[in-house]
Amino acid sequence: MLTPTAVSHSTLHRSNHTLPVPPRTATRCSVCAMRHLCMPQGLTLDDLPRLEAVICSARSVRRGETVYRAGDPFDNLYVARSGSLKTVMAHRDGRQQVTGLRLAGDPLGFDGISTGFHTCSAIALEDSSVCIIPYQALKHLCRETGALQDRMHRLMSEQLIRESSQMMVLGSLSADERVAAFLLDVSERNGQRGYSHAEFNLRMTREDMGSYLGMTLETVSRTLSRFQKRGLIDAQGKLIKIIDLEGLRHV
Amino acid sequence: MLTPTAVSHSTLHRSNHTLPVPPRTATRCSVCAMRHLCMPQGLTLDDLPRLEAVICSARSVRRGETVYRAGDPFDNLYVARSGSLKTVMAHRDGRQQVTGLRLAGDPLGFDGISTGFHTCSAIALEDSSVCIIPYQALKHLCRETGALQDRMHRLMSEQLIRESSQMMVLGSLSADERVAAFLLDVSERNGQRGYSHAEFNLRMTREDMGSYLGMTLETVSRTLSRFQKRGLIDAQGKLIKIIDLEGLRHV
DNA sequence: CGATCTGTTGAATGGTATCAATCGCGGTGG
DNA sequence: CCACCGCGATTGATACCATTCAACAGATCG
Repeated sequence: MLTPTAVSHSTLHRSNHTLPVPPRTATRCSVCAMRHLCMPQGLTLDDLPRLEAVICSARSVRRGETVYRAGDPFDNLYVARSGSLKTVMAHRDGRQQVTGLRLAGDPLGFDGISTGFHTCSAIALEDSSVCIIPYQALKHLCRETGALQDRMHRLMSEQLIRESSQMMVLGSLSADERVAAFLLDVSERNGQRGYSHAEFNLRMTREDMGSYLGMTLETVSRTLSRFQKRGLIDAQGKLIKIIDLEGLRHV
Repeated sequence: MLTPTAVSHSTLHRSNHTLPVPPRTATRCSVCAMRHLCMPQGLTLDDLPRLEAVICSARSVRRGETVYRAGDPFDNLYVARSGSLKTVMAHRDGRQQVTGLRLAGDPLGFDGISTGFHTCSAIALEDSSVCIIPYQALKHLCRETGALQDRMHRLMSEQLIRESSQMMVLGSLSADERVAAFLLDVSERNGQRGYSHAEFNLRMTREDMGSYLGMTLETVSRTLSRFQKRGLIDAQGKLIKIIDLEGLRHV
């Protein structure tokens, strides 16, 4: 396991998904960062110091490194603070599949609560940083602060809905529809974070996308090319511009 | 919305998935039922009366009826008490997909917490009954009783893992593998409930299975037929016997 | 007992995977 | 500085698995 390290903001702020947080050199998350990124929406100001005491540190992960691995004992939840990560689940025969894409602000690690061990791995798609939230401490705070309990439940419920939706993508949509749905999802989430709906740097490889969407990397590539020829998008490798949002919605 | 009605145990006990609960005529869940079915594992005996006050009633749903519908305001969680249900999610274009199968003891309704409205529907696959757990009351009780909070978190986390696993089934497995994985999953869950691993009455139609597994009902039927010819199972319509468990695991 | 729903099976089509070749880019080291 | 290497991405040709369309059989229910 890696130990928490200081966050280098000079590199963080070059990242595509870093939220507009004032540069700081401290390891501890700033309150203003937490307000956006972590769990406290709906809390009163009185609650913030207590929460700050729980979210004790940030940790930076380099591209390709894991925040946690399937099988690791579960101690902490995390919140992506900058950058982006994928969650990956492995079948016993070795095949593995990308089960999620996490952007800045997204929570990570709920899968460990059930058994006390993580069942999937979280891997950084680019140099990223995550807030570390010790679960036991958070649990205790939830019992004192109803708003935090609410937020915790809502975050897990949101994740459940997200996964149900992805099940529908995988089970019911054609390859074209899957890719379109994925691009629209990323576009929307980018917009929610204050970035452009229309242009983003998608750090996943074609293989990651294929794995997430239940198809081969070749089919992903072909589909993107076809979308480009149809004037729906402009894809230069990982840099994706959405040209015809409505068009994408209708295929 | 239907109102809670008395549970008819005479019909319940004919159901395949009814747990061995002593017959009772009261609408209120008995403690012994809750101990198995609902949320209280890990609670002290002192906590039970308080929980009993929250889980105020049961409701019976006939085959094909819904416990809740996508779009309904969210007020209650539910626990399947007898019978079995499917959860269904709809795409905006009308296509819909089965996202889950719930057997006796499984929780229902977490999807509503996030927005205050349900995003999927829960439909009884046979005449069934569910415990009704008012969410607000449960939330308050969670703040008083740490063990209940724990259980709540674990149940949601379990559900997350279940959905991730299903994403992997849908994204990575062939039709044969999907059907085999599904049969093994149902077999295991049946076993956990004290029923036979080897023989069960699967109340889903071939179409439901196909929807859940991301394939057509014809392919499900063909696959089951092929499994039968290979001596892996014996399927007479909805009654399924698993003959070669290991064989199923290896395709 | 007819009507409708569910399940099975067959034949033909088509979408996606597979296999393979090539290209482009970034990093590395001569 | 540039050649080389490796990885990621693109594109093509072919094969195959699952869908689609269709007919029919069996169950269930009013």
